[in-house]
Amino acid sequence: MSDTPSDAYRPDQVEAKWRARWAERRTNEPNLDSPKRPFYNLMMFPYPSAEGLHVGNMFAFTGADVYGRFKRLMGFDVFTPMGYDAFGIHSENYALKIGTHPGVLIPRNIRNFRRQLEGMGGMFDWSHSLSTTDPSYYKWTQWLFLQLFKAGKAYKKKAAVNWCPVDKTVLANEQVENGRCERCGALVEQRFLEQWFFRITDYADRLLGNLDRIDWSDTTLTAQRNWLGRSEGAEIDFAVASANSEPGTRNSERIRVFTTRPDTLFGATFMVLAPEHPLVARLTAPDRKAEVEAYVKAAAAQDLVSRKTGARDKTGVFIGAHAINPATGQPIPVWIADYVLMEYGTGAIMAVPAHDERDFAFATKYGLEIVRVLASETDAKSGRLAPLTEAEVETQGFVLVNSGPFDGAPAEQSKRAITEWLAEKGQGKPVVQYRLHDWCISRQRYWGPPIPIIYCEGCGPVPVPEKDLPVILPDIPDFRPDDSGISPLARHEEWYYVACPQCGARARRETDVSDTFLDSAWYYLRYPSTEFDDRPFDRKRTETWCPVTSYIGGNEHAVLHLLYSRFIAMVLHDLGQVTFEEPFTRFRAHGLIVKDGAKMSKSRGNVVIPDEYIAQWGADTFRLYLMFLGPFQEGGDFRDAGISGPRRFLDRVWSLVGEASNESGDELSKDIVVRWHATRKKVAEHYEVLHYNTAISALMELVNALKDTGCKDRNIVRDLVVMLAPLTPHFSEECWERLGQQGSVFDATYPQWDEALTVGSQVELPVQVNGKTRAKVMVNRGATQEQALAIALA
RNA sequence: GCCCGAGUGGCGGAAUGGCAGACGCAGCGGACUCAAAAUCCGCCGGGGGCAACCCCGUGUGGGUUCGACUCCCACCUCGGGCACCA
Repeated sequence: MSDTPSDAYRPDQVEAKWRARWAERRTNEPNLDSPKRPFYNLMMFPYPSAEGLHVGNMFAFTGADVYGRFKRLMGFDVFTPMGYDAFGIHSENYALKIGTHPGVLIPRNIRNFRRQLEGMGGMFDWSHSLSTTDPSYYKWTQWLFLQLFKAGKAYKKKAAVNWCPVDKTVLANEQVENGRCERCGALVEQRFLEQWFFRITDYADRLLGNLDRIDWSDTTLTAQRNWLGRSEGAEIDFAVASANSEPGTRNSERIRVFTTRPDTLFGATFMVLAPEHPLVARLTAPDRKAEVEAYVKAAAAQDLVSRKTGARDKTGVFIGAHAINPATGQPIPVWIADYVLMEYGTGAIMAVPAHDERDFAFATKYGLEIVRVLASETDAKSGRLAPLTEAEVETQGFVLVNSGPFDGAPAEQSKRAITEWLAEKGQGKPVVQYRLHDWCISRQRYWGPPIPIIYCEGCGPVPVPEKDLPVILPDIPDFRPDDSGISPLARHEEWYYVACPQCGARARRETDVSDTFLDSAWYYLRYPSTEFDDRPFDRKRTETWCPVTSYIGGNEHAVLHLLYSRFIAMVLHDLGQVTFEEPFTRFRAHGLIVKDGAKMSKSRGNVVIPDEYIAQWGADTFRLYLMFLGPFQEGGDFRDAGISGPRRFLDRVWSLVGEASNESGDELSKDIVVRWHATRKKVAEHYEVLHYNTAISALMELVNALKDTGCKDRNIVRDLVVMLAPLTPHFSEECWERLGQQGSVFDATYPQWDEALTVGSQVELPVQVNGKTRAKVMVNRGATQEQALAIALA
């Protein structure tokens, strides 16, 4: 109304004032040792880029912060830590590009992030922050590696790896997208290097099974299930016929295949081995040798890239050997082809062209026999089987044909029946396969934690004794990788050569650093224990705060980060280090903020930096605007046109607070009381499921109702301020103080609603005839159908 | 190709079996003002009617139901993930 200018809402003054108070009063630092109701509110820590926090980060962190603040008002001791995921190829590439050492850049970026994070008004406990690049942190990342090494969960092997010729490093399979480097887009090549792996595949069963009992976003659960890729099937042994291809003669070799379709065994008319299969050299007939070797060589040169992404034209070579189909007893030719992958199953398949698309294409191209062994029930009875023009891969309603004793049996049941039949003959067994591969954690780069292993001529690989941790990443000016595949660390001789911890002889350090995902796989364990420098995580603190109560982050980490974190938790659980095996009790994926319909990225030049908006509108208005854009878990398109709406709303609340402080004790109308209690209920319920946009609209409706009726009731206004507080923390603190309340609004309690008061005593009931609303009547709540009908008919 | 998710006014979105379009933005009209901004009041899916009202309307086509944005079937479009995984 007649707000004098001095009385107007001034975000700049309000926000600075309350941030200073929070710091001074340690408002955001819960008692970590003896909380009454601990609530660990975690959000995915950012990579501190040179560009600073962007709107996407701000959106994600605000949404998580709102939830934590709401839980605090609900009476929990909420711990909301924040840190920096600062190691990795991102930082290193940027450092190389601008010619500044990452050890200089990262602290600078972190200072900028800290300024921005404080500016957004998050409830962060800065007394428990961390950066993965800090030796006091990566000391324990190295310790973690040693625990896995000692438990036999880390091993080294020479393996075909994805090599990025631009970044000059090995990439995890997960970091290759369509055969190209996830970061720079270069075509990935195949190289063979000694790599450290973690045995995550040992945990495939548990990683899959536990998904049924954690409260996570469905999309994330689905992504993890797909990534694990469980397949039930059978391993079947095929005897090899003698090299001269004479039917009936056998040698001692066996080709073991994995199949999910043992029901089609009678239709297996040839076999295919991966070109790298160890049996290829032994089974190849002399007269086929030249051609086979040429194919194998070509496949190796072809690398993992075109293997997986190139044209799907099937190519292959007959190796001059035959195997015996254990069902039919017939000899079938053995081929090699690059569509069979060595890293999945046994690296060999039985080919059933009639019922597999790939085998069909291959058989058609090379004129191999196609035998139909499944048909619809009617076709099977009539005995008339039309030739196939494409592979028939369905099983529903299909029965076996051309399958000896199994003719007429339903396809689905025959999977098990045929496997059992083979098992009795000692030629097969049921098997479960996973798509998941072991986790390669080696990186031939500079900006990461050195893997704490020492190589000694006499002793072999020796773990660095825990008392010698951390193995400090040396500060070397020339950290540029070259294409030798040798880490830049090997060029730093005083660091590289070291006495063997066991025999004292001159030995060499491992020069690979570990994958950034290892840093982030355990950071949540460190936050509550940052002040302990003699242990990675304090047992009591961990038991008090972990597993994480609520974790919020982007679904781009649905598989990698979240899967690795779960794996590490399981290992630590099995080693007796932690009491839980699932680190994140509840996980919610937030949506993505896009700009003009496209993902924000530096290359598109559409990255929005929040600083200018915060400077112009204040953090609270900006937070409110971001949360009002749409459902938090769906994200939305960033358009700054709508930001004035939230600001107008705050101005209205501000003036309500000013007016309410001068009067009280209004006679409240029934309608207002219902609105008041209904709002308490609705807002709480919507916060709980992260529907912030509708929580905000409910608060707006309450304000509109107060304005429409001229109600300025103090108690309602006070509630409004509390309910709004998670979204607009500084603003609400100031309003709280202006209402004459003591202390922080975050030490208040979220107002309880009286369920009976959340609904009016009468409801308007639409009267519909043939689905059309014909009239509306007012009836008492709880009226019976007869009563309502009587009123309607009257 | 397979697996998820989504299609509602000019725009962001609400309603998950019961009055479609809450809330907000933009727009239009009015009040205040010398004027503008801000603020306040009103209108705001389409069509018809002087009016009370009536008809149509939630990607498309079918279905279930007294009643469908909501459930079922098929299809189209967009977004995301996986992709020669046997």
